[in-house]
Amino acid sequence: MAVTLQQIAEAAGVSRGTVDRALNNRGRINAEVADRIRRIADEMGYQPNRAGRALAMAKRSITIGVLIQAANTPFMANVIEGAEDARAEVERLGAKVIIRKMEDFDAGRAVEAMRELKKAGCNGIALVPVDDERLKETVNEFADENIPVITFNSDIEGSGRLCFVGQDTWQSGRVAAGLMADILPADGKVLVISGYPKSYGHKNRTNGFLKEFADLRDDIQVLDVQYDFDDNQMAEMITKGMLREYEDLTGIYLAASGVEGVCKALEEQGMSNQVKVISNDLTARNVRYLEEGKIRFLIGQDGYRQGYEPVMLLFEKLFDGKEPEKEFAYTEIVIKTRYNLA
Amino acid sequence: MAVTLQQIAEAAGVSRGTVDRALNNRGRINAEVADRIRRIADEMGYQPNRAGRALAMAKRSITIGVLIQAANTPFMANVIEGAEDARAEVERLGAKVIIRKMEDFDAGRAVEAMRELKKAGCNGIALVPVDDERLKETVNEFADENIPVITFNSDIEGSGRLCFVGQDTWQSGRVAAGLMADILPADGKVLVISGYPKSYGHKNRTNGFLKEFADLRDDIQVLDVQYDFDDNQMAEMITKGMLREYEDLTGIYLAASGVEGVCKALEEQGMSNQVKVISNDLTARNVRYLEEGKIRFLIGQDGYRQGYEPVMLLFEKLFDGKEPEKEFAYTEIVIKTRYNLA
DNA sequence: TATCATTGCGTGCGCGTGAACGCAATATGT
DNA sequence: ACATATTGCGTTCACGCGCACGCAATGATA
Repeated sequence: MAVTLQQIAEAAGVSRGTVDRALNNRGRINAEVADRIRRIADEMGYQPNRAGRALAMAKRSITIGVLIQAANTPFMANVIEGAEDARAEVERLGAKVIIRKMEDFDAGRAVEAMRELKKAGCNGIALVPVDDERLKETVNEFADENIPVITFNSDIEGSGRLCFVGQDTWQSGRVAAGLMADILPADGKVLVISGYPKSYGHKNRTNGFLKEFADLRDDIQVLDVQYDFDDNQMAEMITKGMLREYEDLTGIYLAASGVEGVCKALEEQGMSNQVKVISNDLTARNVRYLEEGKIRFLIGQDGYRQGYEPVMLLFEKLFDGKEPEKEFAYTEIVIKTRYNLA
Repeated sequence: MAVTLQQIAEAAGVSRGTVDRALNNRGRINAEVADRIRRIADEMGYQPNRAGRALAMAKRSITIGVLIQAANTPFMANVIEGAEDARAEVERLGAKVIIRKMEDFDAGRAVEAMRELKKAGCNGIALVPVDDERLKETVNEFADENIPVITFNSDIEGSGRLCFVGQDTWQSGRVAAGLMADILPADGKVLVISGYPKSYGHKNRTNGFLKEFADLRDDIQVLDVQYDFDDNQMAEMITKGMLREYEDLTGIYLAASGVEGVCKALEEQGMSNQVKVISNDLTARNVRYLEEGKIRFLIGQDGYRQGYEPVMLLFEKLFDGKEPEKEFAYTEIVIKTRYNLA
């Protein structure tokens, strides 16, 4: 059976309240007595009981705010699912979670939403941020007021956020390069399509891919990086253009979105077999291209955990006072083929 | 704020004890009153508070037994880690977990260990079983006595176990086949090395692989399945023999253990580049072959979750009375390359 | 010396739930 | 008719913890 405060109190010959003050450094206690109690507690292997603590804290309950921008994409649906599961879990321990979904990326409205969450009594906030100076300042402001902020999916570099939960995008580009190098026959050419030139994640993936692929296959030329601005029509146009120009194109790496456009172009030109596609956009919508064999690999972010973890980390910080172990909590880089989808 | 029994009691005009009896079907209550209370609780969205419940149940505490056979393998180390994490989590809610590790597979001693766990007061048991009639009978006996049993990693078919947590071995063979078909050049031959002919999992993987690979690549001949009985020396001998016989061997699928033996043989014959190896034995020990490029893919079981989930499922059943959602809780089929190891 | 602040510790309440107990009102058996 | 179950419900305690409060002893100040 687990050790309780009462048992420690008896062992130390003091009252439970004294043990409480000793272990939680509440002051108003003789230093020697406190030391002795801490030693005894340590020897007995004391671990505070969550149930007792949760009940005692029930009055001034913990509230966690979750702010998700661009919540209407298939990927974010996974994220939201994870966040809702985490909510169910911590609410059963008496905490409260407010999930606010925004349709698009808008720094101004994100700042506004953060302030609203604070007014609603949030003790901690998790958000998917955009790269914006005002948002960064707001995050710092919250951190100063002792309201921890966790970024997920995307990060705000150099801000006072507690930690970041998401993918190691550079490494995810390297995974794609390794796979591409494995499946391409000798010679031929590879096209890289990214999303936005200034998106930090897209840039990282692209560079990770380029660097690693060059190391692995010097027989294959990598064509210039093109940008589709996460748009399928754009991706389709780019693909068609390159197919016209390079008839020995054998691989396409898609660092962001645009799977449908690329596949449509390949299909129309009858090049689906010759050109092998690897994409980073693992969504329920794109999975069917895997099933049909039009994409070889999808490299995924574990969206579910990206929603789940930030809430749990905030809860543990606010409830147990436990800091996250790492500043960067990278989620698994998942490789999906048509066979391991479920 | 969450709804409490007291609030429901006030809304229904009865006492808290009556609400308790109504919601938990304890009898000794007027059926009409019980119905009304249940309706009100439903409307108010009542969810029992875990903290309160855990505290109240602290006296006759839940004890979960975990029995792991062949605990000294690297894979099982992951499993044990998952089980220990789950233990830490449920112990903070007042439950108790006893983890018993056995060095080898031995049905007789497993039966014995189960009885000991029962005597130690376990209300539920998770175990890695071997396929044995006596063990199966013991599992059924426990189930009859209302002590739920969950199998993990390996299953006992047709027994009264509550559910099975582990890999879909057939599908994992298909994943290997898909990858192999992707990376092998035209023509050539493939060798399949399995572990034990009568192991259910090994058989499943092998057959899944054979069936799918035949569908995908009719230009490549698959040689007979050989068995290494999970032994590296045996695997090495088999590989050397086949290399002598078939100089156009280009792929080896290793459905069970033996990675070191196979790699050693290939190295000595200077065939590491020509012959591409895919294995199902994802362990920390084998990861270095991935890093060195001697294995292309490792297809993994998520050992951590195989240890974590059974404990949590038993806890939820014993604590909340919640049955597992599915009889087969398949863990993710993980594809590892040298780039997504962390 | 009288008054008040500070230090060191014990006590008690409340959180939500399960379960034992208790007490009427009614039902059953003799 | 009376003793004894059974039913239907309220009451109370225990669980482990945080925290407010209270009391005594000591120290500081007037």
